[in-house]
Amino acid sequence: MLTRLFSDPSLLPDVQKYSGWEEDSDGEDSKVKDEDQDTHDDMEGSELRGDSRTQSEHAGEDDEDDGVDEEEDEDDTEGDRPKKRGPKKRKMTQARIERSKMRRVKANARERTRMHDLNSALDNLRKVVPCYSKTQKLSKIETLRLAKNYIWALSEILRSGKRPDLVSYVQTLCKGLSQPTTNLVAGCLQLNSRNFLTEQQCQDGGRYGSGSFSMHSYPYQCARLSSPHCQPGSNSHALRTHGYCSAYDSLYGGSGSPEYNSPEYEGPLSPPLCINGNFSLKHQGSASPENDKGYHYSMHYSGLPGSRSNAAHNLVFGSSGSRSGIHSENVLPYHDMHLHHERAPAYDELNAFFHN
DNA sequence: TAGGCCATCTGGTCCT
DNA sequence: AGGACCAGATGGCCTA
Repeated sequence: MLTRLFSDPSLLPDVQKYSGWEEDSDGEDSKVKDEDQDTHDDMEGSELRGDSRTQSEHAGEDDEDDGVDEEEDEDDTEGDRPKKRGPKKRKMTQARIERSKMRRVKANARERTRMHDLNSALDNLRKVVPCYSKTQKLSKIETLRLAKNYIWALSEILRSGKRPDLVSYVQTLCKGLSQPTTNLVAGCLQLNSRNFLTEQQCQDGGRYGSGSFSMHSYPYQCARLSSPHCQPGSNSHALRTHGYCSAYDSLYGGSGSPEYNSPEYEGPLSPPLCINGNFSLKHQGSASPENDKGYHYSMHYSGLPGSRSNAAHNLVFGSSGSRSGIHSENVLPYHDMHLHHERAPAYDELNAFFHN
């Protein structure tokens, strides 16, 4: 691997950074590269180099702040290469190496925790976007894309107060998604793939372009629906196989609703949306703190259809939200909508709007 | 087997 | 100094 990278000059600086060679003094890098025959990974390699160096240092000194060191000599023998400016690197004594190792270990642990938290949040996000499945998770990037599209679609529904047609709804959800994910989403929404494909290809040269709400701000290339999942009737297969739920069905009472109770599905469903624009959640009533912890935000925007007290709140974009005000890349702060218990003052107005 | 996805390690940067 | 965040690198796993 390193050999391959070394042969690519464009990659070399990063490789040097990654390998920690900047820890070595001038001119040492190439020596290490050439002479280091062991097959340890980068961290171990650098540590080994540091250890061997400090062993020689320990012979005559015990203070890590001592002045002249061997590195100066090596600089002198280097010849044509200019001396390094700036503060000299402090020598790596055994104590400093140990401290550095400990810092690195702690930093790694923190980074792991951070990434686990991030993944946990992503899992929570997967549960509230359409097509949630425990058995076949959406990838991270697809989850984010779908969530963005979902927010956009919901905001458009709220803005217009009208029920979008199925094709437009799916088009919105699938914008920018990979073809497999598009297929899955479309399958979840029980869309006839041939109709979808035909309509898409007729629209704006294959790009998303029309519908009951505008897609003009989305220049994404449309994804084709050609997999078996998307063949007519394949949605049922998808539901049976993967336990997907259909957000559109729950939204608008499609025929696939009975399959909501797929045995493979155990978690809360993606939040369906009532026709009046409010969320309604088919929450599975778990009272366990674990579930509450994981899904509590889902309940915040959930509610029984028609229940004013449980409908969506903190909808900052409201009825005044215009197309120009809601951009695909900077929609409302999602966590605000989920995590805040306070009900936004705009809620009553919104609800009244949709009940008019 | 190639490519996608993911977890992890790592060093750099910014902030407190 | 230390923590948070980020991006690059790497290797493992899985699937078409």
